[in-house]
Amino acid sequence: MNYPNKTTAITTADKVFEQLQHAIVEGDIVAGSKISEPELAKFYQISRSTLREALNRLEKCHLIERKANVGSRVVNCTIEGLLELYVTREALEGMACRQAALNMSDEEILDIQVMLKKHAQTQDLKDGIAYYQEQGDLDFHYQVILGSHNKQLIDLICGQLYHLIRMYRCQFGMNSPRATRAFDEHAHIIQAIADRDGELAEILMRRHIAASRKNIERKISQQIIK
Amino acid sequence: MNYPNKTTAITTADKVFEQLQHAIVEGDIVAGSKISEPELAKFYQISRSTLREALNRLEKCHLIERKANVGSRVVNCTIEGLLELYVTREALEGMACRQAALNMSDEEILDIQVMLKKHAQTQDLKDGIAYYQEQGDLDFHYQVILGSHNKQLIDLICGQLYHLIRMYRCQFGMNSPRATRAFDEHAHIIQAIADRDGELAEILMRRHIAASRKNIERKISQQIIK
DNA sequence: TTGACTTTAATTGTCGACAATCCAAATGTA
DNA sequence: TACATTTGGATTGTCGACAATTAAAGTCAA
Repeated sequence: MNYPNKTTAITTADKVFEQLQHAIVEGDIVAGSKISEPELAKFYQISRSTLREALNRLEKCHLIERKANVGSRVVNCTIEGLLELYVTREALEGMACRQAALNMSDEEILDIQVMLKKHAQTQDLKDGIAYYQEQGDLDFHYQVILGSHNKQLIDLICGQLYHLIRMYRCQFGMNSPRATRAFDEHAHIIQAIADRDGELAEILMRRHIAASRKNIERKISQQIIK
Repeated sequence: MNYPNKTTAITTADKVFEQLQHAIVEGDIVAGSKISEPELAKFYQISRSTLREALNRLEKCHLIERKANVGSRVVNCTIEGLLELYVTREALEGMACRQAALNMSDEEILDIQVMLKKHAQTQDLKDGIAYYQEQGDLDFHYQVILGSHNKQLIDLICGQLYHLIRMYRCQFGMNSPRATRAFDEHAHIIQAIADRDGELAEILMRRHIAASRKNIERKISQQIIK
């Protein structure tokens, strides 16, 4: 799977940014912890200036928060934050899906349909293996968002929110128990897009995401996670 | 009017950021032009490091674009960019309005209603003066977004998109010819919020923004702007 | 004149050091 | 002991200089 908007890291600040991004998302740097600039700079063997450049990009995708003259902290993963994130996703991805129905080329639509078919076979073969489901879910959403052909939406969702989403998935151990149902929902969404029915496509995508959110809320009320 | 999320500039990089933000939005630094770091640093009498810190924040609210080893450019105001921005606004502010209907306190709702009344009187007194209409429109949307009580939405819209919106308004000379109609629409929206009807509130807000977008598209087809 | 290559000037990225600010331990007073 | 003040240590913000990269000017050959 290729992620077209993933710009290859050129400068060293870029590379450190990517490493830090991974470390934060995966939880190697614990959520909520304070970031010591001198310490991290020494660890990566770079100067503080370069590190601060990397920190600026982390702040841009909401993975850290900075206060003037105080310092940076890794964001805290809270239940409220997770729900707020899903509400925002519902709005943005819903609209992206509507735009995708209007703007995607026939080839692009076909590509997604092929991808779904491949995922279906993978799912048959290795049923229950979370990784493929996770990756498959991300891939589908990613392609739909790109299909909107709306730079603003693409940047906001893929460039900023998705790292946070992955972080929550890792930290809360949300290994998609809705896999099979989600798969059917994906199929319905791409059908609406293929029919060029933007209104329906948006509604289905919003329901799809809202279902995930409600699933999380249900779990929370049962104290399953955290 | 107070803008609660406007953090007072502490560091000098903050102050320069605000000045640059103004200069870009107002068009004093022309859209699409290249930014010379040494030149700007000398102009503001700061070092390049602090200037780069300010540039990072400008990039965060999509006012400039950077390329590694090449430099920064002020964003270009294009028709496509404007329409994409409105589509994104429709999604985000629509959802913010829905959340506002769920989460605003009765006092907050009353405050907006009072504000609208005051704007109505101002509009009666100084009918046709664009400034008050512009400001009033911004104030209303701002308060509704804050009313969502959703940090993610608030940051995305107020912290990032709204500067771009103001930039387009300045550069394209969009002095709200829909003033009176927009005013009525605002009244209907706050009514839906007061009724705690989130679904209707979202629909009305989306129509409100979509109407602006279509108004722009109409103007474009008539070659009135640009 | 055109095209490709070389060179040069300017710009960006990175570095280490200093100044300003904040946080906590220590001191003093009631 | 409790509380306010001071002081010390550490961290962040800012600066100027150097290295790496780019873009353009200039040279040469066809």
